[in-house]
Amino acid sequence: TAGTAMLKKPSSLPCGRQLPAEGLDQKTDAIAWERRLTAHLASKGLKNSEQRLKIARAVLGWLGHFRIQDIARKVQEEHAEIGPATVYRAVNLFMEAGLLRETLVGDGGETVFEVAVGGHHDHIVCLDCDHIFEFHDSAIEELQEKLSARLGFTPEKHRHVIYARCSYKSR
Amino acid sequence: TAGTAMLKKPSSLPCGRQLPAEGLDQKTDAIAWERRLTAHLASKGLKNSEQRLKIARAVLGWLGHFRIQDIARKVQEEHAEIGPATVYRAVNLFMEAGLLRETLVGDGGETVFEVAVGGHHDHIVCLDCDHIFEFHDSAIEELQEKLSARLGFTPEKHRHVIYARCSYKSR
DNA sequence: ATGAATGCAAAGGTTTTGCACCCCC
DNA sequence: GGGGGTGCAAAACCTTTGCATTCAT
Repeated sequence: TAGTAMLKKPSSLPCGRQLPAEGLDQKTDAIAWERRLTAHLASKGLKNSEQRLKIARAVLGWLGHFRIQDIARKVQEEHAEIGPATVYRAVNLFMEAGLLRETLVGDGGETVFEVAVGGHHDHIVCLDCDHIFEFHDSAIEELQEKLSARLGFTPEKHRHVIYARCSYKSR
Repeated sequence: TAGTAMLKKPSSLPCGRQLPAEGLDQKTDAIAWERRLTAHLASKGLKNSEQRLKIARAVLGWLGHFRIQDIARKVQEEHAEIGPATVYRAVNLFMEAGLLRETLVGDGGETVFEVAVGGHHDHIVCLDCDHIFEFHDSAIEELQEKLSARLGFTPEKHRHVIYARCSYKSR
């Protein structure tokens, strides 16, 4: 297979804040992600087309979270011959394969996606610098479990988004 | 002003579970809600039209959470002369007035609305009976505050949805 | 070869907008 | 009377679907 895509993420934010060092090697992630895709296709008797690869690269190359239409537009720009229908079909495939994660962000609450790499996490959306941070707080997770049980539910998954302001911008 | 709308909510769920008694008088809520609407319109120099009132009643009469299109359809059925455009304009107005709350629910993650009555709460979406329950857990809220502070953010609001199954359906 | 995938265009659905007419204040 | 509101229809978008063609295996 051709070259290798990168998971590009900014190392510092608009607000000047430095991102904590990520424990994951992004290039390695991208390679692993493509391998997972290949494996999924093989296991389902699906095909590894040129277009799907290009769309996969567009997804992996996207910085941060995206909506399908963002990818559709980007692919359209980079590869005029690939139509929106193909992008939608591919992204939906990636989703079903568990290679993308649906996430609840955006002040308006639109659903956006992120490349599924690493474990579960929730999000802090910064209302000042518009960046999306990830967090995982096991104490909160635990309270959710207890709460659900107390109310008679078996929790399956959750979405938790905190909208906040980074102190940097305001001075 | 004419008759009084009611905030109708089911008192028992499809799964047979009883809803906890609500502390709020629903009729009182509806009256207060309409009053808030009137006040908002007056303060902004906007007008109190027949259509807006009908749409407001449709919203207040809706059981639980809804999407704009649900209201658009309902209004269309009850008042054929009111077109979708008017409904969209009205509901968006209600939102800007803070009379509706955007909520993040639906397994697919669609954004739905609820009548803004009572204080802040989060949601448990039941994957078995499809009902949306409300919860408020101050311990979780507190942890969110601490987490945000620790990361250097000032939290402003949040959305927290737990997707779970009620034990009732599964036997 | 053979089933899957693509491209194109058309259809479907939701939401917005433009504009003439109407009505609340 | 005047500025907001409404209705209608058209437009904008996003997303899905049908079908003939092309491609991967």
